[in-house]
Amino acid sequence: MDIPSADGSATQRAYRKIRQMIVVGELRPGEKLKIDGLRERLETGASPIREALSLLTSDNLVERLDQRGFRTAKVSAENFAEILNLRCTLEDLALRESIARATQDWEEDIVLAHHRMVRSKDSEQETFEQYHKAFHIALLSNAESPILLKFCSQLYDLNIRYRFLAGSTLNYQRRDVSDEHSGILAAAVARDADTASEKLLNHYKTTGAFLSGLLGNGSLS
Amino acid sequence: MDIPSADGSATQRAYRKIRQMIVVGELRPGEKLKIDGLRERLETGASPIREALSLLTSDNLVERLDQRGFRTAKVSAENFAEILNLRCTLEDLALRESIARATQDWEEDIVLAHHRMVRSKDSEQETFEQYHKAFHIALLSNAESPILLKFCSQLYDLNIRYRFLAGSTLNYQRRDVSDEHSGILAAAVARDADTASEKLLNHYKTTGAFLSGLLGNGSLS
DNA sequence: TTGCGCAAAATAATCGATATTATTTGAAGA
DNA sequence: TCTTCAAATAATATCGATTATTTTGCGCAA
Repeated sequence: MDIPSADGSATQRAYRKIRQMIVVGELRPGEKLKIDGLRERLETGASPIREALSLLTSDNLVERLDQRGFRTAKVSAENFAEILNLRCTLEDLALRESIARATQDWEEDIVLAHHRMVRSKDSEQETFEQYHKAFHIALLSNAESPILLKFCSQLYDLNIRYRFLAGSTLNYQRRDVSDEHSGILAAAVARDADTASEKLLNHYKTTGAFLSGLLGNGSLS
Repeated sequence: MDIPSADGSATQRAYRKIRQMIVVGELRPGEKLKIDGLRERLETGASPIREALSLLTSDNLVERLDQRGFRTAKVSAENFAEILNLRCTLEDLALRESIARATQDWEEDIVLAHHRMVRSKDSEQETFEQYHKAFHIALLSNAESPILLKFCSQLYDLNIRYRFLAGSTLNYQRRDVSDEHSGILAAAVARDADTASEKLLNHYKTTGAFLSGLLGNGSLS
């Protein structure tokens, strides 16, 4: 009995790994995803790879071509604009619902999530990103709407992919996003939905406008 | 060379077929989906089945259990309420955007889609349902927002599943839903977003309230 | 030179079988 | 009679190989 090096099934490992590779841009937009190539890189069989790619298809990170395999989703300014728009709408919705149902438990959850994010600011980028997402999801999770939360999570990943593609992650981490996060947290804890939502959407739109600018040029592939 | 009886790959056929079986309730909510059983019923190998189930997982129609296979998604009053809510929000958004971008082509598309639906009223249920969905999707499709449209399509299927489970499809087809559809179409053609949206949401809420009532009892499994 | 068609190679999709993992069954002991 | 443990069973997950499809590359003719 040999330990398979990580927890979960081969499919789940492949899913997480390929997803990560796409999100951070290690696999470029529109790149052909050859089963055999991935099979080698991830040291597994063809079945887990195919299953993982099928899952990613539904996350809008991979496209399936009739009988010609898979490729990563293409990027475009239109696509980015759509993601940004939808995020703003759906997260506004979820955040307001979360706040409307606020409980002490949830309050503690978001405070904790925020703290972890702040503490990891100087850690590896991957760690920070993980906590950053966790914080944003925690804000929304009290809406008690699993489907909506899933949509938001998907959109988050689609969005973050653009950030990685623009290569501006370091800037982003340094830009005074801390204040923005703190402000959102404070408003949420105070159960002030209007302020929280306004700050959250501003947070997105600021980053979004920045990326939109970059997309006008040629950061695609 | 033998023709594979239907177009598309084995995976796609399996996907469509299993999806259909879940939506119409042939596979009950929470039912265990045994690979071998499906493999026999669909006369194909295990790989296409697994891939199809992976795709359905992301449509929220199938749940994957750690290392214990798949089952159909469970149903509940809460789940239904969430679907209804989200549908109303997202379709309102999409419809308004569609109307805002109205063109003559789109106008003709929806008139045509409506006509086909009306004409198929006395056809087989499956045919009618197909055109019914096509009409609703056509209304939203001019929003030029593929992701949003996909969300709406998913929610449509999740919702229709409840209608089938309640066994009220025949009632529904007869109830004077025709007037509601005509009204929505007319308002959309007139580019009156407020009226169109109001009628659309009313359409959903009426059906929704009816189903919610049934769910209070025991139409689950 | 360019376009066409056919053959060869590459790749994807599928299958059948094996290994792995959960679940059930049944017997022994308390 | 109930609990516990282990073997048997059943089902899943995975692999390796086969089949079907698409793409590539070459030769030939216009």
